[in-house]
Amino acid sequence: MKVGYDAPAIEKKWQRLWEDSETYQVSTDDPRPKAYVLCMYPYPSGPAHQGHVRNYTFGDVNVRFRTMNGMAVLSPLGFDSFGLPAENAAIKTGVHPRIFTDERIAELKGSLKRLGAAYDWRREIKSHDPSYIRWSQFLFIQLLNAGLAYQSEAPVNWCPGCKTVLANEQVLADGTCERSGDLVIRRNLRQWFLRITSYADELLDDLDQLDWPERVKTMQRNWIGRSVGAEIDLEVCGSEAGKITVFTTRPDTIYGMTFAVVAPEHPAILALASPERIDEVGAYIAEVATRSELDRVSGDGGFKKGVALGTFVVNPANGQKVPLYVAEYVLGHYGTGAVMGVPGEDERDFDFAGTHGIGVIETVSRPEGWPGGAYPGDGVKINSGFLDGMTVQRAKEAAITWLESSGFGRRTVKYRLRDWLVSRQRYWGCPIPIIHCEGCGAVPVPVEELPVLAPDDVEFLPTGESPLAKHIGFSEVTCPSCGGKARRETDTMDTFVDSSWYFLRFCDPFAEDKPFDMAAVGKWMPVDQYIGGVEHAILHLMYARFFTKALSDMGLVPKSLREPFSKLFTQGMIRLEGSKMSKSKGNLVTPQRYFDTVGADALRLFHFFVGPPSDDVDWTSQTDEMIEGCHRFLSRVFNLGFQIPVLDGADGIPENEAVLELMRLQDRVTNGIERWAYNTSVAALMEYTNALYRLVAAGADPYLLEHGYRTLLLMLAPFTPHLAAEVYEQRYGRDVHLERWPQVDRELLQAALVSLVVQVNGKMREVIEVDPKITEEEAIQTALALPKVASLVGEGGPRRVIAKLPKVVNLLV
RNA sequence: GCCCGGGUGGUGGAAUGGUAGACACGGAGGCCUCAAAAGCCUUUGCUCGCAAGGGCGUGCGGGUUCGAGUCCCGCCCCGGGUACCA
Repeated sequence: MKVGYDAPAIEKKWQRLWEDSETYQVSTDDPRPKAYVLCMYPYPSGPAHQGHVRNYTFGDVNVRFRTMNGMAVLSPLGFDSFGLPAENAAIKTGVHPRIFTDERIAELKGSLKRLGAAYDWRREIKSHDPSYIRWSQFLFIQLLNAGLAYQSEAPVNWCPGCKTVLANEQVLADGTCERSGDLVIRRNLRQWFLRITSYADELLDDLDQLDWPERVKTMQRNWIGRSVGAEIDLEVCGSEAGKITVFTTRPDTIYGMTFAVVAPEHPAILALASPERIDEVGAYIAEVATRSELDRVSGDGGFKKGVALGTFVVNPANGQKVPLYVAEYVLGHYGTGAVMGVPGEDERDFDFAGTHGIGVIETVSRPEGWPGGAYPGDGVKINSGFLDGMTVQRAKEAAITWLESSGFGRRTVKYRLRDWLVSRQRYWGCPIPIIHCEGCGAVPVPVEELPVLAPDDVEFLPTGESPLAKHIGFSEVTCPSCGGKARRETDTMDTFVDSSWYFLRFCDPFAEDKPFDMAAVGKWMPVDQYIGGVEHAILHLMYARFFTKALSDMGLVPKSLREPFSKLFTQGMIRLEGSKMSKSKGNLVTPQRYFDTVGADALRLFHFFVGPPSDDVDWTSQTDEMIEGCHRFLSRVFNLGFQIPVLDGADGIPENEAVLELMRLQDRVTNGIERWAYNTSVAALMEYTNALYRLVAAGADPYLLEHGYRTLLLMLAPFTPHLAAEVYEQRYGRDVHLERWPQVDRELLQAALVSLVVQVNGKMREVIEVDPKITEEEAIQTALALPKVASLVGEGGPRRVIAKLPKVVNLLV
């Protein structure tokens, strides 16, 4: 009796067997060549969604394919289990974040197992696990000791009504508190920073050696934003402040300075204002402070707000006095918080000058037809004293040389990248292991006392304030250094800290006396293939790179390990009818319904087949039909087995065109995997199956059919692991996932006849099968022997022949 | 605004400068069936033609080339990132 393809039953059977399987468990002393394949560990939000399916099936095909190619593949997974949603749920429902999170993890893990993804679950990591918290805190202290962590004042969103800090998401678009409706203001709070900027140059330069999408590298380069220029000291007249320093990437334009501007946050701002203007300036600054940064930056377009300080600065190049302003278009946190105003060559300065009636001096000759306004491009210097006649590039150098020799300024490099603010006024995060003592300052908690764990007996109230700050038992402590009364740090770390080293812990998650074993990290790192969403292109990937470099310098990982992820692949997003699919929009199409009907293999196959893995997928009304199609294909594969008897040995296979056709398709499957074009691999697998059906119908050699079907099952193993395992076991009593990936016979392929296109005047007219070593003379003769070609070429023969053998001959008449 | 991607049948998409539309979805017709579902077969870019066969076709306009979806120049549209970073 013929049994149909019952995917859910087959899949559940194999998933039970895989629970105890050691196939994807590896150890540090594994003799096979290593491969570390890692998918970004997920935030546990409940059962898997299609985005997870896409991410983790792509990872899985990598793991299974490499394993079949004889490698020891490290394939771990864990959960990024700290974060705001669990805390918000606690406020709403009263359920403790740990209970909430553990439930979500169980759900997500369940659906990943249901998907059939292969992991070494012994290595599972959870960010909120005390054994992980301990080492996150340990690493924070190491960074502190290395001078890479420090405290500083930084602005936060402060709600005067709730008397607490708000996350950005809690501030509404109009700048009010989502809870109390009060106007949120920016207020400075003492917070912890990690000194990522000291690695700015290396983070920038090392991008060149990474095999990452160019797009991601570009985003990181822009984020770091390295700018080479000069600082120029300007003498201020009419105030006691003395001088200000401006930063510019265009020191060549110094003769075009017709004003100067300082940011409202400039520390010396009030000292810079003239006594008559000080009230107005103070009012302006106060007004700016009430507005959010977003509001300040958006909206105004060309109109640039600001007020004159009533004082002047001296242009060091020509001794002329120009007015000084405060304006919000100059940012306090970038450069020196002050700029020289050069309306001739800078668009923003041009707008400001126009608004405030300031003159313009052009210092670069304009190209013909330039419509007016600021000109930021190249050209010859004019109106610029000793710089006249130089190109912009040369003048920049000359200006810097002059600034340095005259003492008015110096060559400087500035970065857009800012230090990483890691303090979060939250409960559900990794506590920062610090004790504040009046006498001793910030003292790290002794390593043997780690981990510092947040107490469970806290109240989750909708105030927005961290429950830890109010917990006396937690916050009131004695100083580990002097034994005096002290206060525990109640802020927790940004969850990006947890994800900045989890890939290292995966190498050796069993270590109890250290975050990871040096030798294990040396064995497995760097990650050979990292897979995740492009939404992490900047923050996570930059922070993880920073951690790796810092830990390398601190000697915690091998000195030679400077980059964590050699290759990166970013898979496309899932959209629903054009918009982003997300839980908050309530428009998720869950995988579970497919698991229950067509099965995980069919859903996996759909994700491979729908298009290039890097492209977005639009989930439409037709998607279900395509998934049905994938299921139909798998049924065809399953049923084909009943028509092909199992035979021993493959000696009887004749060398004919059918063998070659199958081998070419086989080659395309492998090729698709290697170049991240799984959609073409699946297309080749479908053609392969169609070819076998045709061969069965044509009564082909049984040994050829047997060999072809066996090869098909082997090739399906990474894509649809359950189906392949089931049929392979039934036929051969062996585990398909322990078999070797099928190899093609290159010599046979290369010796086979190929298609030669015959063109006349560049138009395709005939296709003929020829020996790949055909000579030009033979090709022309064969082509001309074709009646159609002969009649098109006519009596005189071709005027000229272009031959790219063995692909094409083009006869020109 | 700037920086990346990308525009190919009704749809998803394929195509190292060399047969455009592989493979699939959907559609049409047929076989099987009392009927349906499932399955199988044929067909399916547009167009002229009874046919054989021809012409046109990869967002638009130019160019390079024997030959361009692919390379170059200039536009248009869509998606993403970033946003007063001096």
